[in-house]
Amino acid sequence: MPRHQNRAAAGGRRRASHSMESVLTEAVALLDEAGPSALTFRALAQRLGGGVASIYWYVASKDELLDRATDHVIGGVLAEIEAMEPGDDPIDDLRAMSLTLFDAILVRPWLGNYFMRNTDVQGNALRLYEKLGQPTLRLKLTARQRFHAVSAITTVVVGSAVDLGQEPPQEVLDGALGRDEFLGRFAATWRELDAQEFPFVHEIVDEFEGHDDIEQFRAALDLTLAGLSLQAGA
Amino acid sequence: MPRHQNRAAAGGRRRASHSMESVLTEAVALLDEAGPSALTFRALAQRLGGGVASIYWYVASKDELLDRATDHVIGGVLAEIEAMEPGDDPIDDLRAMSLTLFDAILVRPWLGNYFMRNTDVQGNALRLYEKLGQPTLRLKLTARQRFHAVSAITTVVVGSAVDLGQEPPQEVLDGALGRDEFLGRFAATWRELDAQEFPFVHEIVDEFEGHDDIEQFRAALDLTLAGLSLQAGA
DNA sequence: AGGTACGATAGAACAGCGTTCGGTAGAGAT
DNA sequence: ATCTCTACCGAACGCTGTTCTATCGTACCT
Repeated sequence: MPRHQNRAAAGGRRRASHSMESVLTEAVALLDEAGPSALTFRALAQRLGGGVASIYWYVASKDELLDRATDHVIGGVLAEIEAMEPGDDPIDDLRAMSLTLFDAILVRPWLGNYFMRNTDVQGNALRLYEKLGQPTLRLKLTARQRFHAVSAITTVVVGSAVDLGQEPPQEVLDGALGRDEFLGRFAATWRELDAQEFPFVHEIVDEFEGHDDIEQFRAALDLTLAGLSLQAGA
Repeated sequence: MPRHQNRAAAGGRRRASHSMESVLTEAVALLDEAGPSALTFRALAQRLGGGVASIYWYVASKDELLDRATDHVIGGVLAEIEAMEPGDDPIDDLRAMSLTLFDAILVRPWLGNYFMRNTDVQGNALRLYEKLGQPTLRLKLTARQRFHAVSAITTVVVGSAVDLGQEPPQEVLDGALGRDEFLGRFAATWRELDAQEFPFVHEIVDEFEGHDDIEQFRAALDLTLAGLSLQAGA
């Protein structure tokens, strides 16, 4: 009977069998090296030095593989976040945690598309959700406001991650076209638009051309946190 | 020579050939009826009463089909938004536009995953971006702040949309399992968690169980807008 | 030691996918 | 009548996730 059919009985969350570890590790390696399209059962099997069907002993489907691989690396992020000492200001704690999470996604853009898809399988994601929620318990908010606050924050993280996650059009992945030139080409197109009809695009095209992903995320996060801080009556 | 090879020469943005329209309309219909996995070239060809390869006359790849289909419906949203009269408060205008956009995504959850992926093909998305940006021109902000503000808003929209977009696990799509029961099963799992270790999850599990997607989005949006309002010195 | 149950593995095949190739029907111009 | 170009399509290719079936090796029981 395959491993994935007694999920409930498995219970304890750190009973990882040796090979389950290696399956997830190699899956993550493939994702890191060449993006989601590179993670196929055949490629993974070859890397593991085994047959394709063997993977189905550990995992019921590709979706579950993705979920488990995602949760595997989220485990690392969780460890980082659990190691943080709570500070005076809960808002600052929220910011620090969010930035840690975002940093991890920046290195692994594929994470964004699978993160928090299924907390049933993604146990670490659930723990991370809990950790993100704890600082809100120190804020003067209703339960509903707390729920909405953490939802808002994960929304900002996921939304930013998705922006990042779109696989660039091959030319930039090959290194033939630099990221700056890629952005520059878009900016050039935008600059040619009619100035009367597109006043805003013209206003921000310079900012867009030289924009930094972290800064952009930080700005979005800070707006949300400022709103939250206001709501908590600080 | 296929249509999609003289994109630059095409120029004028409303020269839609009759059949291009029907291709996009039927593609959208398939997406609406059974989600992204139902949109295959074979299914689409059958619906159009033609052959599979014919679709490639209008579209170079599935990615482009998705982009054009997305932009097709965004065109409708854009029309709605362009019909709105600007009010006194730019922030209120931003909120109204964002909610209109989100309403459209609520009806078509697949939209979120393809929205704003490639403004080169998605001309209406670019116009929508412009429209979203215009209210910020009336706020006391730097160009960079304006850029970040609109990015933050689209991030919230996209992030919420992605949450929505994950195809439910078939049982609820069949109607065999109601949405409430689906949420309830998750809630039940969460309630069984250790109360010491998961204080936040316990605090908000009731809110989660009965939560409304629009309300959740509105709360996230309002936090961002409150932060923006603060930044503009209102 | 022999038998047996079971954890773990894998090759081969299947159905479906996006995409490409080569060719064709028909209208309009020469 | 021939040529050209638009619009179209059947058949095949290579790839994917998934399933079927068979087979090792080891631990355990008698």
